[in-house]
Amino acid sequence: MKRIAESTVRRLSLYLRFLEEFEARGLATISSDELAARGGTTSAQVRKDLSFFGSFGKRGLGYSVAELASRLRDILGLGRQWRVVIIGAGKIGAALAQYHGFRQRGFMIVGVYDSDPAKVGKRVDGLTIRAVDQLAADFRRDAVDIAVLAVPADAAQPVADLAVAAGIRAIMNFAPVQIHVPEQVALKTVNMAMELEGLSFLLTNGRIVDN
Amino acid sequence: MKRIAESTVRRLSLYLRFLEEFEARGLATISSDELAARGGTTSAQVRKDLSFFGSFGKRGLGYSVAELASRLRDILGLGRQWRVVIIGAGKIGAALAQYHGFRQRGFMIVGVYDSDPAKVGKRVDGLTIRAVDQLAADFRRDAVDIAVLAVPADAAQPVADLAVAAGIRAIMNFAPVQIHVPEQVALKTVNMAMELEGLSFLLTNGRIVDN
DNA sequence: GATAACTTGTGAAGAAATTCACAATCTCTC
DNA sequence: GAGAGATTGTGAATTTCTTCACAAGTTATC
Repeated sequence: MKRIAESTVRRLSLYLRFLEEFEARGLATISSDELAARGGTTSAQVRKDLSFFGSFGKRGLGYSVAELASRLRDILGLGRQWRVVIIGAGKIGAALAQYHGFRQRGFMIVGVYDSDPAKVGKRVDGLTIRAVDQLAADFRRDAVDIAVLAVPADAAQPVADLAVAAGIRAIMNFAPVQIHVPEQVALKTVNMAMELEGLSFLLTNGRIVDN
Repeated sequence: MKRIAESTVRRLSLYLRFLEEFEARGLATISSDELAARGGTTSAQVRKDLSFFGSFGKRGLGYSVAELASRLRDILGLGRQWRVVIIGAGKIGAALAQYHGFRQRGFMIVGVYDSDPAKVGKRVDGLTIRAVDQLAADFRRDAVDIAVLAVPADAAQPVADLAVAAGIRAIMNFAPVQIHVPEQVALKTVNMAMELEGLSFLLTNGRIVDN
């Protein structure tokens, strides 16, 4: 299989969201053009993105909304439940734990951890906060797939190492630092400071014009 | 001026973070090679990124840590304070309002808004929550630069429209939907569901190998 | 002040992503 | 069942991004 660009995966995710909208509105079929318009891209881009995975449309007609949505769910691996733990029960961690959009999309939060003994034992959204030390012991038992890191900057790497040692396969990092993991571990970082700096750059340099 | 790629801006932001680390460790100069190693990129990439903005190094020697950091701050527009409002005082909004990393980097939170009358008047991190209706009236007075959207999916577009009408120039969107703004308004979206789906894709399709 | 050891800045080459453009195919209508 | 109209799937062209590779400049050493 050919290497798939990250940008392609992001767009697939978007397309799926739009398809669900269209499905809710009762539409049965949709063209690459309509999908592109909704997502701010081009019809050629939509068709190329899909072409990496097969051919799902009918010439002259477009795509069946329900079928394409289902195919995209398969491609994105959303046909199953993913078991997620949140490490760090501070403001961000707690907010994430209580965000029900995750469960809705098949990401089930099965544990919340913190290193602060004062927090251990308290409950967040129906889950009891456990000590980080227990991580390794719990991981296999709970069949954890994904660890969400919501810890302070200086704790991020050590905690990531712990999770990797416990056998985690994917990490989503909200700590404002770059962390390093073995390459067989999937990693995504969301760094809000960096995003804000991106806005700052745009504001400072104006809309950048070619030439 | 040539168009600068978003990926370049993200890397500049990273370089700055590393430079601050190096500065704290008392290093005076650094080579593109060392900077690249820290950031998981190549020295050629570092030099190319910087070359869009000028030439800041000394051949044979490298870069002055302090000077390059200062230049990057200028390029990224971090030499000034940016005035930020957070719209939506739910879990995410409140967590963001209390995150002091922003202030530290020059992003000053000057207002928190919510549409829920029950929340209006309460305080978050020293700021009184105001009604969304007041947005337009407050914007100019408070010289707001950036609006952070932390509202539910269905409120995102209407609230963004409100902010745009009030004259906002940049929006950072945490709502799990795509929003549309006029092209002179800078927009960044952080969609956690989408990031998780990216991980799901990687887990499902394995590390993707070329060919 | 000549030589060796480094390291930048940048055109040119290469790779990757996007867009173009059109043959192939499907539906609908008469 | 033939013709008109629509839309896909995909090689080829184009554009964008990354890497290569090397001349030019700097410092240190003897």
